[in-house]
Amino acid sequence: MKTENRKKDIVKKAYELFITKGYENTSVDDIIAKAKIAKGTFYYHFDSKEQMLEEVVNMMIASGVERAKKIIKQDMKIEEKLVYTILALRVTPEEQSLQDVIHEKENIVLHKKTNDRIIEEAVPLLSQIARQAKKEGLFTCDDNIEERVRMTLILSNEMFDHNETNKNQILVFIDTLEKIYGAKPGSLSFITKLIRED
Amino acid sequence: MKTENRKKDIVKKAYELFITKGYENTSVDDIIAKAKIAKGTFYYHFDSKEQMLEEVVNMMIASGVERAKKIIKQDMKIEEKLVYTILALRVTPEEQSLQDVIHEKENIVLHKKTNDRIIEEAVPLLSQIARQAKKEGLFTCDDNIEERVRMTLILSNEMFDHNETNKNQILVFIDTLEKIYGAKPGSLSFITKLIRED
Amino acid sequence: MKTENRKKDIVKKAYELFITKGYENTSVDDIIAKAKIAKGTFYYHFDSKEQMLEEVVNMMIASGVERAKKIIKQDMKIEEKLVYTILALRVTPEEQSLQDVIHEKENIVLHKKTNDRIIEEAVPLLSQIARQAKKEGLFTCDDNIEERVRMTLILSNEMFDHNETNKNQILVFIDTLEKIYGAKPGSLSFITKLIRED
Amino acid sequence: MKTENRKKDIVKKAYELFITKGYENTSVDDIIAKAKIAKGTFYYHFDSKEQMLEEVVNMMIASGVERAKKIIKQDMKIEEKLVYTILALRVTPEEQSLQDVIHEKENIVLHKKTNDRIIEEAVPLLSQIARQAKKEGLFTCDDNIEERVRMTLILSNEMFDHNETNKNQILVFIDTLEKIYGAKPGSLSFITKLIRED
DNA sequence: GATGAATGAGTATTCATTCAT
DNA sequence: GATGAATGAATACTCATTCAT
Repeated sequence: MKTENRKKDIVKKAYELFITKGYENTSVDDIIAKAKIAKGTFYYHFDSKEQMLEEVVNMMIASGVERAKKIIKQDMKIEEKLVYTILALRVTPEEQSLQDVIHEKENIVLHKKTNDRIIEEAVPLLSQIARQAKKEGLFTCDDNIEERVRMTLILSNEMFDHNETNKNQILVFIDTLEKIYGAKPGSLSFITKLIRED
Repeated sequence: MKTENRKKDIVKKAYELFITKGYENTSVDDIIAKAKIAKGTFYYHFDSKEQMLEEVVNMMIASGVERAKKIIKQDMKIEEKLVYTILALRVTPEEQSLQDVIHEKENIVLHKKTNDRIIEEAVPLLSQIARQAKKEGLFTCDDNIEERVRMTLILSNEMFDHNETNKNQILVFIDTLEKIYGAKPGSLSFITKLIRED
Repeated sequence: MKTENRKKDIVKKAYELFITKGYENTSVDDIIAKAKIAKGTFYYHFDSKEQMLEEVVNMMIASGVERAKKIIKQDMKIEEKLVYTILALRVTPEEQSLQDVIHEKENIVLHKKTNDRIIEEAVPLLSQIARQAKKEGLFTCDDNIEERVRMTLILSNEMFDHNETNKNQILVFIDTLEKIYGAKPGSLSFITKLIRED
Repeated sequence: MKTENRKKDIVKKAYELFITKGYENTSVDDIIAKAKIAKGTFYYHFDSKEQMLEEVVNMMIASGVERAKKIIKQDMKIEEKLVYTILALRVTPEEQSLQDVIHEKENIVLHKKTNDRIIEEAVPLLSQIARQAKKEGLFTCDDNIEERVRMTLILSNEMFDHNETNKNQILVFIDTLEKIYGAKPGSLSFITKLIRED
């Protein structure tokens, strides 16, 4: 048990370095310096630097899903639930540069693996919510819920990853969202308040 | 003139390597081997490996814009023009992994620079088309044309970069496009034929 | 302890190469070949080639000072003590070309650092001796002992660094020394025996 | 003739770079950039970078000797003539770092060559003056004039190369000079005025 | 006389990984 | 479980020199 914690500590330190400096630019030496362990200790716990990346990715996904599940349990309007869940699943601002790292690895196998896993975890959660919204008559789109959810995720990721969102962009984004789900005009405009405009 | 061609040849070879192996995994040695030049020749023409990346990016953007401009001049239905232009500006399938490279560089400055330049070049071209479509009554959306175009680009990039598009996704994509621009339902469904389903 | 010796061994090898071929002309490859270690081992122990130069310089200064201190403890005529100490502090004939290396580095910071350190260490030691000689009435110069010692060091360094000393030069040198310190004519002529004429 | 001037121009540019950045740190590219000539032009006029160094050294020595000869012709007190000549032969403050360059080259052949040539040129000129001073009864030293002159040169070089001369050092220096030549105490104290104290 | 494109041997440094203790 | 000394392949970049035009 204690050993397990030791390992998690090291992963946390690696995580911090990865999001700060990027994966490629973080050396094993950096990690052991920050974790205050010896080189051998690193390789006792982890097979390679690459495996460490996987552990870090796992950690991130797990925390996102955890945040999302908490929200789903909460008592709030269904549209809000959907939006908050999307936001919960997004990589947090600090985690963002790690996103780049994941894209980066020409090792596309890993890249797809992590990316797919996020979608894999997120789409079902969100679809469940969207379906209920349909049942309640809030959403009037056809049945391709999963695809619509997927597109929603793509859009929200791309739009807010790169921090250059202005007011009109947000308006168009909301308009698009409402249309994707067939929601009543204005029913999602509360999103405006959630996003800082630059 | 001849020298200029020589240089372009080297850029082309580098380009081929970058999209095959990725930027980080292509060494200068790889490039000079493929271009059959000496180390010094590389550094005579290019200041650094990073500068070579910029040259490659320029080459890509230039060719995309060129393709797009040709299409705009052509005589075709306005909706088709819009869609074909978007497709022309997309990085071609082979260029795709280079996309990763651009994301990758923790050197976000460069990343943004190239990304912005694509948007910079594409948004005006497309907006021009979209506005005409509005004038002709084909599009009925409000006036945030640039933002709508921008969102369109994001969506199309993300959806078709990662080659996992199925039929339903395409249907939803088309549906979304039509709604973003306020086009008549079905008016963009010709897109289906343009995209290979996997 | 053992590791410390290993490191010292490498420094010694580097030292031998530096004085043989000069600093600039000794590559890290040369050093690791001579020390029979791997490239990584070099950089495990030393941050850079430049840092290695500092280690070598330290080694030289330390050994000179050590030689000097031994002499001071010995029981001999005071004039002899002064002269022997000066000779002990000089870089040894083999160390001579390293002197050039130190001069060379346009990195004047380092140059001054090492040079100052030699003076810093040597002047006090020698002044102490010279003062005692004054007290005993052997030297009759005024009180600018430190400056006189400093000048003595400069002269001896320059004269015997470049190996082109003939008999008359030595005679003049001795004459000058005696006059600098106000010593009795002939009292330092024993120096003649210490220096090989070319 | 014109070509000869062209060549001299390039040498002058090289000279400026050598004293600014040092010989090793000046690349042929630097020189041709500053001289605004092509690579081929450099190698048309000079066999190698090393040969260029020789040309630069020649230039320096020539200008020093020229300065010295002018002074000798002038009408002034004999002691002054000696001192001014020494100062004229010293590398000028800006030329100083080139001095380091000359020392540097492990290519000791060249090093000695240039150094010897300075002495070679300077010692006769100065000895001539010193002999006359003896004849006039101003100097009372024995006959090793050349050696005394040589020592004088060494001392003045070393003392004023490194710019850390204080008042006492100058006093001791003058005292030593007077004693080396057997000049009357105080007869050389005018030197004080010539040297800026730091 | 002058050009500048091409050369390739040489250099310092990085870093993931291994393994004896 | 943990250590840290040792490894060596890989990498980007420099620069004096050559030579066809």
